Parts: sequence; structure tokens; C-alpha cells
Amino acid sequence: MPTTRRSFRPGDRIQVAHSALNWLHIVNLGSCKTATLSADGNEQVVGLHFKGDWIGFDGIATGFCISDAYAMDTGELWSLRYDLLLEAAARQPALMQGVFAVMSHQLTQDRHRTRSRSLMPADARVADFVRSWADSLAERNLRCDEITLRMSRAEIGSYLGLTLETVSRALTRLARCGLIGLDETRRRNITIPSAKALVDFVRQPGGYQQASDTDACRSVA
Amino acid sequence: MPTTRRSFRPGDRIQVAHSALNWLHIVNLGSCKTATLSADGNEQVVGLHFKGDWIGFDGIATGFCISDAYAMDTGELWSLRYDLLLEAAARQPALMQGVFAVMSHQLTQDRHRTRSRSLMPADARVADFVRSWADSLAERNLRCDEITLRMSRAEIGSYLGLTLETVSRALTRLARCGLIGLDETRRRNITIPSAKALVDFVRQPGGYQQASDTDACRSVA
DNA sequence: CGGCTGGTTGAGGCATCTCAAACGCAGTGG
DNA sequence: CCACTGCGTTTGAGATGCCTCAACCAGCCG
Repeated sequence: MPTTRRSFRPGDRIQVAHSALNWLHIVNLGSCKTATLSADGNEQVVGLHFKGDWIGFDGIATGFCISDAYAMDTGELWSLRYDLLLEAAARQPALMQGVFAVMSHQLTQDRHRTRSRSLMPADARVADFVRSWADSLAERNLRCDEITLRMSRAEIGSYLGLTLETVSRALTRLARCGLIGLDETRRRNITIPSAKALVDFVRQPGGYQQASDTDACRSVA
Repeated sequence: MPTTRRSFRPGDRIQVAHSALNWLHIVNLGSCKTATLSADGNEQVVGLHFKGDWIGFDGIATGFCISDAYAMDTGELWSLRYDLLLEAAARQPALMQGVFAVMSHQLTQDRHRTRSRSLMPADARVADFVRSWADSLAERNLRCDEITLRMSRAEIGSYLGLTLETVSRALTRLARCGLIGLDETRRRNITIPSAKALVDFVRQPGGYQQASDTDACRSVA
């Protein structure tokens, strides 16, 4: 498969919404986000993409890209022409199956995220977000006890369906409980003392009933 | 493509979660839901499927079905063996592209639903749900000004990320405004006097700020 | 220095959740 | 025929978690 490789830097636009879908992209290093603009001009983050993730599937149905994609990080991108991918997949069943599998994986991931949103309170959602970010790195054999979120609080909020203030408060609460460490000055740098503790916190007894602001620590102590 | 056709009745289980993915299904008549069981035993509705929709994509990645699928209605199902579909798709590029397109469509649909959830208040979410149900029928050239939801309030709530009480209240409010008609006794039968009015209500100025309980009518009057 | 962006924190309001009660309808068994 | 039960729905009252609005702080850059 002929693929063009290029490196990208934070803020680079990988894909432009409403343009014709000619390319699919695979993140080979770094991280990207996909976002759409709502009617009132606000951007909503709809997906995060790490090494191995594909970008562009959402445009296949209509032939036009649905979302904008931006680099959040320096990294490298592999791009394939969609028409050539179709040809190649027709010749190589294994490739075709692979694409099916990747699309299916995205579908289930999205769905899982949706589900957590409905039934987890804000703190747990944010905790789960941090956990999933770390997991994404761990799956790819990268360091995951010290991560730096490459998104603003507002972007995280948009991704999780929360306001930026709520995200900020949730992070400080988690930090107060020792579930995460927050760098004093570089507030996007997060340390994770115990991944297990985070997981336990996310699926805390009762699902929806959540420890209150002050109680949040008790469940860990 | 060899397909087996069978008819189903309300409550029939089409697909069993955690079983191996051998079949993909296409709804040819009627409607189905897919649902997962959360840790505490509650079921969450993750998808609705009408004529032409596929069921089973979420299991491709792992080889195991993620969700249970149930018939909500009497109808007809076409089922394909996944391995045979792969073979056929390898021979017929058009089929392969078709499957890509359908999966992509599901992905964008799911995403759109997720987005509405984050930024629409409960009433608008329910209104949009009714609208989308009617649209699903209209797209398929079925009667859509009189629909009967084949779900309980609890199921709708689970699908929309709301409690059943909130769904109930939202429906009565919409009915009070004349945006929908609610049958006196068969409470799942809904009439839609004006589809346009519903759409207008859904994307009401301001996005998140929503007319209050009593004001909800004013925006229509 | 002064604006600007991103983050934190506080106070208050409100939409939604929680808990609870009551109703209609359908099915069942006496 | 009539309790009686169970389920789905409606409605109310109260609690609360998140949003809104606003102020303030820390870096960063011209």
C-alpha cells in the first residue's frame, strides 16, 4: 500500500471538515483530536487518536469529512488514499478484514465512552478520562505513570460533556485525594501513583451515587 | 450472498452478548434494540435499529458480540454468516464498499447522538428522540405522523441518558405545548402534528439555556 | 509593564436526580 | 365476578450536582 508519511506539530490541521474524503490517516506517533463546530461556533471534541488509530472513517458514508482533525502533539502521520485503499483491500482480504476490525473497534470504544457519560458523575468521568489516556499509552508500550494531557480544560470538558470549571474542580479533588498528582505550574502534567486506585474509584459502589466533595477522599483512605 | 430470512416477534433475542460473532443481521421490517448489561445488572440501551440497519458490527473487532439485541416489534430479519460475507466482499468490491459505508454511517450516527446528549436539555433530547424515530420511519417510506414507541419510559431514558421520570415529564410537557399528541390510554402512541415545529424546538436559541417548564410553550405560541 | 490566555476558586441558581405515592391496566387465581 | 398482584406511567416534593457568572491568579509574550 502506498502511504505518504509526514510529521506534524501541535495545532497542525490533519483533516478539514466538509472537504471531500480523499485520505485516511493513521497516527504513528503523537496524538490528535477530531472536533466538530456546533451551530453557535463552539468546537466540540469528538475523538482522541493515539498511535495506531485511524482518522477519517466518519467521512466514508457520505464521501465528505465530518470533523476537523488537529495534531495535539508532535508526531508522525501515515496517510493513504481512500480509493487506493479500497483497491488494495479488494485484492488482500486480510487487509479488508483489518479495516473492518479497526472500524468496529472505534465503534465499540465510542459506545463505551457514551455509556460512561450517562452513568458516571463528573469526578469519575474525569478520573476515567485520565485512566483511559494512560491506558492508551500503556497499550502502546509508552510511559504511562507520568502523562501530560495535551488539551486545555475546556477541551477535556467538551470531550466529556462537562464545563471547564467542573473539569478543573474534579482534577483538584482527585489530586487532593492522592489519586493523581498535579504539577504545581505545568497543570497538564499528571502523575498516577496507582492505576488500580484510579480504576477502583471509577467504578465505585453504586454507580451513580458518588462521594460528595469532602467525602471523595474517604473512599480511598 | 446466501442469507437466511426469519421473522421475529417482540422480545425475541436476536443476538446474545459474549457469544461468538458468527452472524450479522439486517433488519428488513420492524425494529430492534441493542443493549448491554452494566455491572449492577441494569440494562442500557445503546442502539436502535430500523429497516435497513445492521446489527453485529460491534463484535467484529473482538470476534465476540458486545451487546444483546432484542426485537421490539414484529418484523423480519436477514442474517448473513460473517465469514461468508468476508469472502463475498473480497470478490465484490462494491459489496465491500457498501459495508464500509454502513459502518461509517453507524459511527457518525452514534457520534451525533452523543453530541446532542452533551448539549441539549432533557426536553429537547426527548423531542429529538421522537423526531429521529419519525425520521427513521419517513426515510423508509413508512407512516410517520403517528408513531408508537416500542419502548418503555425507562428504556428511552437509558437510551438518552435520563431517568424514566424525566422522560415522562418531558413527554407530557411536549404534549402540553402541542408539539406532540399523547394517546390517553396507550401512552406510547404519539402523534406529530408538525415535524417542523419539533425540529425548531430541538435547536432552540442558545443551545443549553432551555425554556423553563412553564415557558416551554411560549416558544411555540 | 500590560495585555492575553489558561487555570483556579467562589457563590448562587436551576435542571435533573432521588425518593415516594398514587393511578390505570392486564393478568391471575379464588 | 372480584380481589389481588405486578408493571408501566404519572406526579409531587425535596436534595444535589453541575452549570453560570464572576473574580482572581500565574505564565507568557510583545
